[in-house]
Amino acid sequence: MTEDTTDTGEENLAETFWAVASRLRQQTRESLAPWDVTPSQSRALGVLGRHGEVRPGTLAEHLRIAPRSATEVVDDLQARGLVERRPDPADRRATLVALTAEGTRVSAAIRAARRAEADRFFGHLPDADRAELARILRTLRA
Amino acid sequence: MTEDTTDTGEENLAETFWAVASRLRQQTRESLAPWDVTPSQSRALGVLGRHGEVRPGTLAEHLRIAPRSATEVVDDLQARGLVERRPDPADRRATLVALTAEGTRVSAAIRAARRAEADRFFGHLPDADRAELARILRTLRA
DNA sequence: GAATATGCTGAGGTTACCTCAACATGAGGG
DNA sequence: CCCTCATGTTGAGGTAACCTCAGCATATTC
Repeated sequence: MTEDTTDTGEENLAETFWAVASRLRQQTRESLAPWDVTPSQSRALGVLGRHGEVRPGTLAEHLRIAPRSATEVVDDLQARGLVERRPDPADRRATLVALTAEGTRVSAAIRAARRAEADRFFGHLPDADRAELARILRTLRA
Repeated sequence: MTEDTTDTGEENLAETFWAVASRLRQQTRESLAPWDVTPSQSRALGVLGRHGEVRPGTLAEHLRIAPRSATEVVDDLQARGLVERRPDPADRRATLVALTAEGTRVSAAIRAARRAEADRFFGHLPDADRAELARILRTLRA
């Protein structure tokens, strides 16, 4: 009946926010394409790049997913040769997940690509706007 | 190795953005709980509330999903008695999806809840910030 | 050294999407 | 009028990224 463009209330703000989110997600996905890793794998690679070897459970905490789901992500990365599992010397129940040489390269490359992509995305904004956006988003992040 | 809090570059802006997105998604999900509809169902109800009866294909366009996926959402809503299918008098291949009486009520209630939720979420911001945020997001939505 | 807690993973489930192919109907050309 | 081609919907079957629950091995505590 009515148009898609609703009035100027808060609902619209949320809508605009999600429109931006979808554009950003799309762009992230594209920037990941050269390495043929899924978003969730790239997040895991990011954690491993920042933290070095970790147990699956720890990885799960960082990714805010269930431990069982971390096992799955590690399985996939291992199948692609980007990580390896080795026994945790401190606890024989546990496993440590570490980047392989290739995993390290890919992780770094993705980190760089992600940064470039963010530059492209937010870089169109004037500096002042970018600062404003950062400030406002930080108060909403609470 | 290093901390999770990275430097103040654009990457951080993206991270903050996603943190806000996740908080907003969480809150949306909670505000939907009383009606026991999934987010994707609520989006479809929204389209139907705004546009009246539409064909599945049209619904798919509005939701930006494949036609086949719209069929699925309609199936679910129909099973919950919120929409009904009837033949399109203008084209015997086509079907029209329309809200039932209960669907209309639920759609309106969800719309109101969504608005209230957005008020809670963005309402904490000073008016000037809210306007700034809206303006900046609109330029990023392009 | 027995009871309990912890770490990981197999089995199986869910949601929200997807593609591909089948089927019915519509529309245009000869 | 019939034939071809396009369109609208849906069955079948698949995927990614999650989940819970149960089981097993090992650690910790008493």
